[in-house]
Amino acid sequence: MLQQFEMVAKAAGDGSRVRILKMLEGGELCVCQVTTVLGLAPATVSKHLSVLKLAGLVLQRKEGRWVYYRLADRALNPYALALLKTIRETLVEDPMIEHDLKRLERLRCIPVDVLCAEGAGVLESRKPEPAASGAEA
Amino acid sequence: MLQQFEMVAKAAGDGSRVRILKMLEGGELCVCQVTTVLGLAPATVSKHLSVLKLAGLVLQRKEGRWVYYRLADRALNPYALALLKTIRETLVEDPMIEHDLKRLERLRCIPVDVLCAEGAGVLESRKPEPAASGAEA
DNA sequence: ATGATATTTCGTCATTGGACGAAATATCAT
DNA sequence: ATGATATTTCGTCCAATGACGAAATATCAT
Repeated sequence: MLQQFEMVAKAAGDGSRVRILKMLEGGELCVCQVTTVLGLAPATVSKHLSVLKLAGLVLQRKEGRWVYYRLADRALNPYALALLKTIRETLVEDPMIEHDLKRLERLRCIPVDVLCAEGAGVLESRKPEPAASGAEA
Repeated sequence: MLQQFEMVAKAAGDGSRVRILKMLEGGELCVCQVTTVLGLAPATVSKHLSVLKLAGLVLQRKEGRWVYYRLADRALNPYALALLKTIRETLVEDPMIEHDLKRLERLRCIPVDVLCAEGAGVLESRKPEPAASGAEA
């Protein structure tokens, strides 16, 4: 019990992981999307997600090559839902979180396969007009 | 903001510190009392308490040689009170916590100066009858 | 002032945690 | 089957953390 609580608190005790949880409040995301927004190495993000999963804070869904994560709804860990509630009700005005969500908003418009193919630059290149350079292939 | 939340979560992400918080739910305690129950070095306990204080989870009161800690009531850290509430509502049946509280119950009957003078052995030596050996002074 | 003692601070050590790149795994397209 | 690629696992590095003893600090009793 104490150990379960500890695991949840530890999982929440990292900025990157809280950012992930806040992102997931808007719905499920695949690893590559999270990776793009956080700007960390895929291996690092994957590790963070596994910590969150082990703590019962998120759930996993595999679809083809992609793995989607979402916030936990059923109570795998008795303390997870309480923490998610606290997080959902707070941190709304944090500049870092706001920035993440803004990036996410644009990211959700791009299909995952396109995102993965073009990398993080997609966000920047699609901000202004459709770009003038000729497309290959 | 995110950093403040992180600090609270990190503070709660340690078993010893959660045990301290649960103990403090029964009212303020001096460092030596906490030290006795946890069975850790005074320096270690002091450090834990300072972490809790920095996170806005506990408050300090100095009385003579002794320093008393209690749960925070006013919101120094916006996330502290929410966490304290969660902790208060849970972990009630954890064996470690129950054991701590049982020890505390007996400890609260002993004046702090006596406790400090005799050390952790007080709890054990006062469990059965008043002991037969003659008292000095 | 001097000594006793509760607490904190400091320095150190072993462990944990977060970051990454490289390799392994799994899945899709061919 | 083969190659491409999304994700995970593994190994490694450095920073942060929890534990302690020793020293510093603060307070009380004398």
